[in-house]
Amino acid sequence: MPEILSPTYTRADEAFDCLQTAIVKGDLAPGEKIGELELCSRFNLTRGPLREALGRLESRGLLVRRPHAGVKVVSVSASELMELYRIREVMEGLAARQAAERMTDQEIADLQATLDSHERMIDEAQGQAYYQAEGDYDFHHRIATGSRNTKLAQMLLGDLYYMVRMYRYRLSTSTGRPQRALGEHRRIVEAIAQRDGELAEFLMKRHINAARQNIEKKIQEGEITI
Amino acid sequence: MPEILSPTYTRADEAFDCLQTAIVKGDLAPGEKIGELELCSRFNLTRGPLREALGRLESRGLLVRRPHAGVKVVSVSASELMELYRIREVMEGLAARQAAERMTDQEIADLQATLDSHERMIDEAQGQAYYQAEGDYDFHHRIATGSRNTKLAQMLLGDLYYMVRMYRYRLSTSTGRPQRALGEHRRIVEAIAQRDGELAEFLMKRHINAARQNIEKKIQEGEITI
DNA sequence: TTCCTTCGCATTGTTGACAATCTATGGATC
DNA sequence: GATCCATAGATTGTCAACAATGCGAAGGAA
Repeated sequence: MPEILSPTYTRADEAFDCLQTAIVKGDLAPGEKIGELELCSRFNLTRGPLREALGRLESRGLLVRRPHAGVKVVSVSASELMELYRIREVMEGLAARQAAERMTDQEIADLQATLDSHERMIDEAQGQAYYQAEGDYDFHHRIATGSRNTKLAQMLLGDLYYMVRMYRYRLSTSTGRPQRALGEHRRIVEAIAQRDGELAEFLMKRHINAARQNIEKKIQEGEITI
Repeated sequence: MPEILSPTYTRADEAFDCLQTAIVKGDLAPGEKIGELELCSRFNLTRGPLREALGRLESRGLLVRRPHAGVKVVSVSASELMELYRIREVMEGLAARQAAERMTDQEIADLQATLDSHERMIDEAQGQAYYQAEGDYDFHHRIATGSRNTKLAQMLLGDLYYMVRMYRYRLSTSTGRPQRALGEHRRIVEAIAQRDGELAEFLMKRHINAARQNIEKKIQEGEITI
C-alpha cells in the first residue's frame, strides 16, 4: 500500500481504507467482533483516527456499533443480499439510462475496449472467478461514473458495491456465468453507444435481475451458504 | 432536545444529530465554511466526538472536507437537486412496490389515516408550506419503512431525504401543489391496499417525477433560486 | 446443580495538550 | 501597480492519559 496517495492523506483516511478493504476481502469476517486496540496494533494506528474511521464505516453500513460494547462487522443475511440486488436493479438501471445520454464517445470506446479485455480474461483464466469479478466490477463502475449523476455514483460505488463485493469475495465466484454475463454487458454497451437510454435501462435491469436469480438459485440448492 | 434519548447515547451521536438538523434546517447554510472550535462552543462539545460526527456527515454527503482546510456544508446545485429526484424516482418506486407486497393491513390503515390528517392540515393551514412538507415527508417515510428493505430504507431515510429536506426548508415550500400531491398519495395507497405492487411503483415514480418537473419549472421561471 | 448477585477487569468514550499543515497578511521585487 | 514570496497566526490532525460503562467470572443461595 502506498505511503502517500494524495498530497494530503490523513491517518483517518488510511484507517478507513484499510478497514474497508479488510472487510471487503473478508480478513474481517462478517459478524466478527473487533476491539479497537486490536485494530490499532494491526494497522499501526492510534485510537483517534481509528474511531473516526469506524464512524464513517458505521454510517456506510459496513459496521454495526453498540455503545460501550464494541463494533461488529455487519453480517448480511441471504434475504438481505437479495434486497441489495433489488436496489442495484433500479439504481443501475437509472445509471445505464443516464450513461447512454451522457457518456462521451471516448468513454464508450474505452468501455468497449474493457469488454474485449474481459473476454480475454475469461478465455485465459477460465474459472478464475476473482478476476472475472474484478472485470464485472470494472464494467459497473464505469457506467455508474458515466451517468454523470454524482450522488448516484456515490451511492453505488460508496455503499452498495462494497457490500456486494464483500460477499463476492467470500463466495469466491462472480455471478458464475461469465460468458453469458459478458454477452449481456455487450448488449448494454451497444444500447449506450446507440444512445438508447430506455433500452440500456431495460437491459441493465434484466442483467442484474438475472444475476440475482442465479445467486438465489444457488443458495436454495445449497451450493453456497451465507 | 432531550438529554437522554437512548439508554446509551454518546456525545458523538449528539453531535451528529445536532449538526444534521442544523444543516437540514439551514442554520448552517450550504457552502458555509465551519470551524471545529466554533461548532464545539455552539453545541457544547469537545473536538473528539465532534470530529467523529463530522466523519459520519461527510460519509453521508452532507459535508465536504478538505484535509487541514476545514469542512464546508455541501452546496447542491439546481441540476444536482434534479438528479436527486431522479434517484428518488427509481428508489421510491421500488419502495412502493415492495411496500405493496409487504406492509401489514394495520400499517396500510395507519397510512390512510395519516393521509386524512394531511388533508385536514392542508384545509386548515392553507399555505403553511412547512407542515405540508412534514406531512409529505411522513408519507414517504412510512412507505420506505414499509418496504421491509432495510438497506433501501436506510439509503432513503439516511441519505437522500436529508439532502432533499435541506432544500425544502430553504425553499420553504413543499412541492407547491398540496392538493394534487395529496390526491397522488391517495392513489398510491389505494394501489398498495390492493396489493398491486406494479401499479404502486408506477404511480410513485410518476408522483416524484411530477414533483421534480414542478420544481424545475419554478427554477426556470426564476421563482426560486438555488 | 442452577440461578442470581456482586465485584473486578477490560474495553469504550472523552478530554485536553501537542504537532503538522494551510491561509492570510505584509513586504519586497519586477 | 501587480505579483511573488515569506512569515505569522489560526486551524486541523494526532496523540496519550483519564473517566465511564458493559461484560464476565466468582461466589452464594435456592
